[in-house]
Amino acid sequence: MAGNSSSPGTSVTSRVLALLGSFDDDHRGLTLSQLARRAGLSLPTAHRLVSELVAWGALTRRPSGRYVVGRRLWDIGLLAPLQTDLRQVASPFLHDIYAATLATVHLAVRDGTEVLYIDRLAGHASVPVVSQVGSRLPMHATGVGKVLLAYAPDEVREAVLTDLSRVTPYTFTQPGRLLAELRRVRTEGYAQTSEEMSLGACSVAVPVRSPDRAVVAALGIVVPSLKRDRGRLVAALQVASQGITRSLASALPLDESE
Amino acid sequence: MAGNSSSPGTSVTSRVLALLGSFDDDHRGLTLSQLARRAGLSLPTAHRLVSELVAWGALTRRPSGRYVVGRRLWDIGLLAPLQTDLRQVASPFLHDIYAATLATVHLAVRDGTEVLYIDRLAGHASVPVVSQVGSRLPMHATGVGKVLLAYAPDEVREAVLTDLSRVTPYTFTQPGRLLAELRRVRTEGYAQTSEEMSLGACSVAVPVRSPDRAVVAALGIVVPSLKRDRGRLVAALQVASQGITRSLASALPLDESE
DNA sequence: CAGGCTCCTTCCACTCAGTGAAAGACCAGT
DNA sequence: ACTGGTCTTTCACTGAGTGGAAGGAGCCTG
Repeated sequence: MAGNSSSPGTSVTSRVLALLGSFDDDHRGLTLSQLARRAGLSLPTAHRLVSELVAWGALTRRPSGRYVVGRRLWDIGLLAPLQTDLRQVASPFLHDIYAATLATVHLAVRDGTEVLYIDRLAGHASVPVVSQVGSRLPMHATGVGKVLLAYAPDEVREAVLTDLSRVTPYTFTQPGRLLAELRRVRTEGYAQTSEEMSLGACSVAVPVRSPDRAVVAALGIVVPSLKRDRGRLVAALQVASQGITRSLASALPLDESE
Repeated sequence: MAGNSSSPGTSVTSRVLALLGSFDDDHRGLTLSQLARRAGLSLPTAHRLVSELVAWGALTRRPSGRYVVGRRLWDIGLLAPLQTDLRQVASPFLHDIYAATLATVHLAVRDGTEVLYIDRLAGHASVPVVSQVGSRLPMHATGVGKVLLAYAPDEVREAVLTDLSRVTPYTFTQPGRLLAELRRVRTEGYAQTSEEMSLGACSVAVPVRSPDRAVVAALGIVVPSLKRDRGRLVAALQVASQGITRSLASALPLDESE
C-alpha cells in the first residue's frame, strides 16, 4: 500500500472481515483501539473502515464510545438459509416439546467439528445451561453433539476423536468409549449425556432428518437428571423430529428468479 | 482505481457492503451476475470480492451456483445487542402470552421510520401473518408500529405522517385521524388495528419500557378478530410487558474490559 | 493546574492493491 | 455446430487506501 509498511497480501476486504470477526460472545462491545488491535490494523485504518461500517449500519456506536454489531448486519444474518428456515419450521415443534417436558429445548447443527446452536427455548428459570443461540460447543460433550457426530462423515469423526478435551469429570475422553457410544446412538436413535458438559445437567437428543433421510440437525433437551422418564423424553423428541421432517418437505426449495 | 473507468468515491468497503446489502427477503439466493448487477459492480470485481467473502464464511456457495448468506455472518449478526438481549429476556414472556391467548405474538422495535420485527411466536397454523423476524413493515398500519410511533421523537412522527401509504381499504391514510389515534394510544396505553395491514387480521399492542421508563420496544398479538376479549388480550400483554421491564433491569449492562 | 496517560481524529505523500476490458472456458438449448 | 447465457482468468494502469506523525479531547494523579 503506501506510507510505510503494511502486511502485503492483506486485501481491504479481509481487513473489513477481520474487523467484523473481532466481535464474539465475550467481546460484543469494543473500543476503536481494541478493534484495531484484534483485527491487526493500524488505528487510522481501523478508524476509517469502522466509520464506513457505521455509516452503512453494519456497526453501531454506543454512547459509551464502544462499537457493537448493528441492525443491518443482524437482519442480513437472518437471511442465512439453513439456520433461518430450519428454525422457522422447527419452532412450533420446539414448543410442543417444551409444553410436554418443561425442559430447555435445543436445536443445533454441525459446523465443522463443533455444535452450533440455532435455536433454544427455555422457561423463566431452568437448569443452568451453557448454550446460547449462535454459540458453539464441543461435539463430544453434548447430547446434540453426539447425535450430529454419530451421523457425521468419517473425517469429521476422526478429527473430533483426536481432541477429546475434558470439560467435567464425567466427560468422555477415551476415543474408544465415545466410539462405542456413537454406535449405540446410531442403533438406538438417540444420544444422552450425564453431567458431561456442566455439572447438574443431563441431556437427551435425537437426529432431525430432511425429507431425503439425511441428518441435518439435532433436537435435544436438558434436564436436571434423567431419572426414569428418559423413555418419555426420547419419545417426545422423536415425535417432534418426525414432524419437522414432514414440514421441511413443503418448505425447502430456495432458488429464485431475478 | 485503474484499468479504465470506475465510479470514484466508491471505496472497496462500500462495494463489499453493497454486495452484502444485495440480499433481502425476496433475494436470498443470488447468482454472481445478479450480485454484480444489484451491487453495481463489474463482473470480475464482484467475482473477486465474493470469493473472498465465501472464503471467510460470510457467504456460502450453493451446489446450484447461487450464493447465500453464510453461517459466519449469521452468528456475528446475533451479537447485535438490543435485538439479542431483548429477545432473550422477552422470550419466556412471549410464551406466557402465547399460552394465554394462542395468538401469534410479536416483539418489535423502531428502526428509522419502520417497524423491525425482532421476534415472533406462532403456532402450527395461525392467522396468515405478513411479518417475519428481521423484516420491516410500515409503522402506521401495524399495532406494534402505532405504539412505537406514539412514543417516537417528533421528527420521526412527522416523517411518517407525510407518507401514509394505503395497504388495505382500512389503512389509516389521513394524518389527522392517525394523530388522534396516537394520542389515544398514549393515554390508554395500547394500540389496535383492524385489517389495516392485511385483511382478516386484527392486532393489539402495548409498549415495552426499559427500567428508566423509555419505550424500547412493542409487544403485540395478531388475532382473526377483536370480538369482545380485547380487554383480556390487552391485560395479558401488559402483564408480560411489565415482566420484561423488570427482567431488563438485571440484564442490560454491556460494557466490557479487554 | 500542570504533567502524563489513553483514547480518538485528521492530514498527507507514497505506492501497491484493486480495477474493468477483453478474452478464454463452460455450460445448456436449438 | 452455433448461439446466448453463465462464470473465470489475465493483465497493464493508476488513484484509492495506506500508516507515520501530529493535533485534540478527556480523565486521572500528584
